[in-house]
Amino acid sequence: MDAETRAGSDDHGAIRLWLRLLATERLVETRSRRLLLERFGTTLPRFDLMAQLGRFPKGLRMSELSKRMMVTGGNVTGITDLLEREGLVERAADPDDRRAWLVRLTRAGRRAFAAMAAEHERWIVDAFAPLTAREMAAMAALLARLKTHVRSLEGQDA
Amino acid sequence: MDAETRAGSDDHGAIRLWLRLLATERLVETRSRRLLLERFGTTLPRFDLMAQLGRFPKGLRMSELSKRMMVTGGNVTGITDLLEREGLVERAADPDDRRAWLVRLTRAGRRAFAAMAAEHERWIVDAFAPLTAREMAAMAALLARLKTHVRSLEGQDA
DNA sequence: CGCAAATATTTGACAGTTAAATAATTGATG
DNA sequence: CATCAATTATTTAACTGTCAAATATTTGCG
Repeated sequence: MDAETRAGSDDHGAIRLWLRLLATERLVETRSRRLLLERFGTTLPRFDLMAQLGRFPKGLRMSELSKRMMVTGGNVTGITDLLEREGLVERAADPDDRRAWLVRLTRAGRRAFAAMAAEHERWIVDAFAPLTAREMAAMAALLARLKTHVRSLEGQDA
Repeated sequence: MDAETRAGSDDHGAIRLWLRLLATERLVETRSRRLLLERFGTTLPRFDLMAQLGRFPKGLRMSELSKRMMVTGGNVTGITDLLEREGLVERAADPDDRRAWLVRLTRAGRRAFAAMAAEHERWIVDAFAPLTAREMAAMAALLARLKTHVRSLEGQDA
């Protein structure tokens, strides 16, 4: 097989893998979205924000939420507004920087999140059930390399 | 190690893998989005719709687009409206079913898509460059099993 | 100190995105 | 053939998300 043909099939492999990765991710995400709505009347971004706060009882700044959730600051403002309106989250002044807020779960927010997190974990475990621990580890390792590489690409031409 | 501990660490493995899959997918997607905007002044949903049509010169129904793009029908209506306004896509009556439209690329749409597709393929190949062909095949196989399984889960309680 | 640059958040405009409701058409069944 | 459930597309309302501009505060430099 010559170089051109080989390159050609490699390319196809990358595209096909990317489309499959995308489809699988979207399938799991759509399922989570639907279950969150049906079971808890909430949405994935709201759950995601609460999940971040769940790991930081002292609260997180908007900018930290933005980084962790991989979305823009304006988006975090909007989702926080909604959760605050629902009484699940509260903004507190950051004593170290008056520009910033510390967002944290309220008592009701902690209760609601605990229930959701337990079920959500079960959904994910169920979704990944066909893979063995070894296969999961292998896939995680490949994804780690991919992630690092794409991040380095972003550094170059972002 | 007892059953509970083992289950516990398995669960953690599934969650961690899912978060990594999600993060990696989002990284590549965000990069594609940015490049499409910078290089062609377009968006990922528009490109995605055009890519589907690129493979079907005779056109696709809105419902087929919806299924292939894994988004809702309302969404397809909106994106098609925009692309039609931009002259890249056209709606034609489906002779077999008066409820349906056949959406297809215009001449300008085909030209624009060809340019974008070539570059897009290069971005993806670059992103996946650190993986060998064997690793890509292994990952694709695992994803295929995952996809099949999650689809079967959807069948049960959707 | 004083001021320019950097940082944190908010706002507004626009594009996706979904779920649910509506309207038109089709096709199967009695 | 009449009816009626399923299918196809659209619309609407609420939400998610981006970007760019505006505001408030802090930081650091001269």
